[in-house]
Amino acid sequence: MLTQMDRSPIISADNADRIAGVMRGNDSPGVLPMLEPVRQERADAARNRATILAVAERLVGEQDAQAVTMDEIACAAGVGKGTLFRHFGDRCGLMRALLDERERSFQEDFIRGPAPLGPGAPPRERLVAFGERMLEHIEIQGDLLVAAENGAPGERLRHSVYAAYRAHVTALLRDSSYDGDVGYLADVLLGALVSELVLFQRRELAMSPEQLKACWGALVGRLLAAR
Amino acid sequence: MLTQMDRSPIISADNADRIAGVMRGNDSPGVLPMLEPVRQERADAARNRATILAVAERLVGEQDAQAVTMDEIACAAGVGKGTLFRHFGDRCGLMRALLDERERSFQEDFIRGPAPLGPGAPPRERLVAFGERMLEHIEIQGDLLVAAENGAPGERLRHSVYAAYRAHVTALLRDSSYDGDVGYLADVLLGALVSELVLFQRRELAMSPEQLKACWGALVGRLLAAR
DNA sequence: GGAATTAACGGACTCTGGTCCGGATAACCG
DNA sequence: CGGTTATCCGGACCAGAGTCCGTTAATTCC
Repeated sequence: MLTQMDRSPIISADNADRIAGVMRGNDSPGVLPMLEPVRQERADAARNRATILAVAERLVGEQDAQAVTMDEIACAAGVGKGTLFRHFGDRCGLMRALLDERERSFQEDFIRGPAPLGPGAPPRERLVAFGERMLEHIEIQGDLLVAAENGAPGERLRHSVYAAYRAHVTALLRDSSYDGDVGYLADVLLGALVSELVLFQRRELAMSPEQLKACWGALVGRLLAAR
Repeated sequence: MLTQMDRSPIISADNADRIAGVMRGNDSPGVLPMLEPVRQERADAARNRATILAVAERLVGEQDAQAVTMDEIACAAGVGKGTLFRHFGDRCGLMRALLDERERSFQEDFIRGPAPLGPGAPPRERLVAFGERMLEHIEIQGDLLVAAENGAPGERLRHSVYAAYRAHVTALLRDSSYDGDVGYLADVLLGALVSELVLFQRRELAMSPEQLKACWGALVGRLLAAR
């Protein structure tokens, strides 16, 4: 199990969109081009992209992520607003791009990294580690994650990042010989790791990170209990 | 168990806000006034409120709920935009008000109605019925529900309607002598009934309503399995 | 190096949710 | 009734997300 996934490329916020863009642009019927037609970004575009990301990261660090406006970022980066939206699509896209590096390394870790997160450990332990890592991520980047997920209704779920998580959790559940609908259970489990919910539990319900991890572990344990 | 809840008033989108408003306005320390100081709405205000709701309901029925703008509603109702926002706070508030009647009857049913949704049936069955009823509600009012929940981050979770659901599910779990953190599990279970997710499962994953109900039933069954 | 091509730029513009406050009016009182 | 007051009205106004298109400048090709 998991073999197909183990060789698949990492799907992150940024490159998924770029790949989609490339594939959309290419209409040659029949033959899949794949990998060649990724024409290099123009130098000024790359420079601007980097500047925007750097400036945005700084601003988001200084103030509440939710409060930073697109105008503000564009202005501080010394570019026009159009440039922002061309590069990142919308506000959420920019926020996702800020999370991209960490996102890649997370996916790298649970696909190919060391146990218990990566292959090697039994699926139940991998799943526990997956949730714990996610909770840690939310602990650090919570507000940014919320800003990134706070787009049009359902956009979050349709996005490739959710698809990657879902595929991973689904595979783990199947490996652990769970006998129900593994996809459905994946949705439910990922629902427990939605940043909006976790922040609510942390801030409104005053649950501690340890408590949340314990609850997650208990949940997984109960669902995947050896029979 | 559940005795306290069984006597509590129904908390719905609309009256919760009104109560909150009243209680905010009243600063008398010590004595809780409760129930008297709800000064009647001025006649023109009541008339406008009704008109707005009627018009909004019609518009939301005609087109996609997501596409109806506040200006459009105000204009069609022949009132100023300010009037809309004064009555309902924000867009989500208006959407919630549209769902209010059904919401009340739902809460009435699971608090005091006939089994298996209401008291009488064993908690596990009540929980299954709760989810099924919710899924049916989403089937009918999905887009409106999404529009109503699609507010500021975390607003949905902080709202009294979520609190009511959470209290109910928590109580059921406790009654069924679940030995983990009942509040946490309530959040997880309610996460499986979030309208955004359910619509994703219905539309993107092409799951049928029956399939969703079956999955919900299986989930509850597995979590509350007799030991 | 210079012309042609085309990607990228940027800021004016639109659209929509939400706020504000001077004016209108329902409700209450004598 | 006529006056007073608290409530409500409504549309001008604001802010921020996202679009459009005429202009600019990398890149490419001779």
